[in-house]
Amino acid sequence: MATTRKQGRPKSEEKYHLILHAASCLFLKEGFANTSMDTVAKASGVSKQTVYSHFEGKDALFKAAISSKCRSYQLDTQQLIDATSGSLSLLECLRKVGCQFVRLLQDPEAIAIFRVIIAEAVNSPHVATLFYQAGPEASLSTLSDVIEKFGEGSLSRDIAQQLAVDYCALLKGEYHTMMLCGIQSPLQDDAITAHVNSAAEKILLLFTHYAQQHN
Amino acid sequence: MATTRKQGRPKSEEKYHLILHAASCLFLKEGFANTSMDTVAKASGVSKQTVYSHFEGKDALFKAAISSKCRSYQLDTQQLIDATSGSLSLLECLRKVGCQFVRLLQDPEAIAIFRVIIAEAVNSPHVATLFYQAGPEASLSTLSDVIEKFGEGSLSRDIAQQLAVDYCALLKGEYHTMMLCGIQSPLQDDAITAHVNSAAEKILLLFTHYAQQHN
DNA sequence: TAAATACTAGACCGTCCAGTTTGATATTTA
DNA sequence: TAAATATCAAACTGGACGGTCTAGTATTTA
Repeated sequence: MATTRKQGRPKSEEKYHLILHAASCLFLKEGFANTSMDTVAKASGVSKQTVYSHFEGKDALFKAAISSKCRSYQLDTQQLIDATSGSLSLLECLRKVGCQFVRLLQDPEAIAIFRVIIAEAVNSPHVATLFYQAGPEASLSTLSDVIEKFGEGSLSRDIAQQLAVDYCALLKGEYHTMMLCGIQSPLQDDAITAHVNSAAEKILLLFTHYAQQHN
Repeated sequence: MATTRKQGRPKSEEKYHLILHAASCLFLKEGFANTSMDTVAKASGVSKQTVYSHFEGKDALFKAAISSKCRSYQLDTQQLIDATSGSLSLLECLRKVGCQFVRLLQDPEAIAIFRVIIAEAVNSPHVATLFYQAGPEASLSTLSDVIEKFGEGSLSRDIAQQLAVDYCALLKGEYHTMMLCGIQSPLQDDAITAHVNSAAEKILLLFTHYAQQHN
């Protein structure tokens, strides 16, 4: 019963991924409503029927496409942890992790995902939570861990978490909203480091304040 | 040439506003794509042809509807200033203005506008900038004025502006993103004041830090 | 080989919808 | 009153699109 091969020609895994990839790109570029199943089929070099053989319908395809994107973002998020290896000061560490975070926020594809998620949040709440957990929530928890580690007991878990949220908020600043509205284009590298340095300083200030208060 | 009345029956101003109002509600509730001109006509108790006699087409109607909402938000934003009247301390003032700001952010209609703006930012960049200027930018400038006023010269305009952005960011925290994603429902009153107090304290800390540095 | 399933290409169906047209009625000015 | 415009109700056009169906070909297992 272990290896019960199904009879007949098996579904091509390659085509499955072709469809998923094309759908992701189209949904992100054009949004849900402006992406037609015919276009997806054409873009993946596959017949329309094949699309429907791999996915129940447009909704299911959307869900699968965004989910796959979320998985890739979870990988990106994991990389934030790398910054904490080695013996860095808290400020240095905040800077490093902050830079990566800002880069993640500014990524045009991340913005595109945000857009489509927010637009469809009402119709696809499940996808929205999925995205939130894989993206913002995961990043936040990473940040939180980093900060708590440096607290070395002088910071309650609560405060550490709050500082993580604050750092995150400062890093977003107005840029994130502006980018979602299509008003701001991504920052240059030097602008990013300046912005991150400023935010990290402020968090450090708050950090020492709360650490002293605790003693 | 001053009072050149046009011949024939004049367009009903009332119907114009009925259409605009119905369209605003529908666009905010259902989004652009899911709102049909027939529905707008039905909802405003007017024939479809009348809709087209008052507005060029769906795009124009959308633009007009969102613009009118933006105007009403500019009024709301003005109210933020009221908080600064009287002889309050900076902290008290930050608290008061912060509460109003958070209430504005949490307003379900404001969230709905944000959603539809972000969703259509690519197709209607003009409407997006319009919204941003009437909403976030105006609020920010008000906040900035308040903070600068309390600086009494010990704070550069730049720093005041930066603190305003920071305060704004801290107030948003994660809640705003979560609400846009449909994950978080509006906060209770006591939760709002707690959140605002915490953010105001932090800004005050930064404020005194920068004010001292300046001396 | 035979049964079963995947895949293709394209036609096809039903629905929705933006925008137009028509023809009648109402309102306003000259 | 006559000309001009608004409004209504409803039919209509043209196109897009989600989804199904068909008929033939390809691939895989029994």
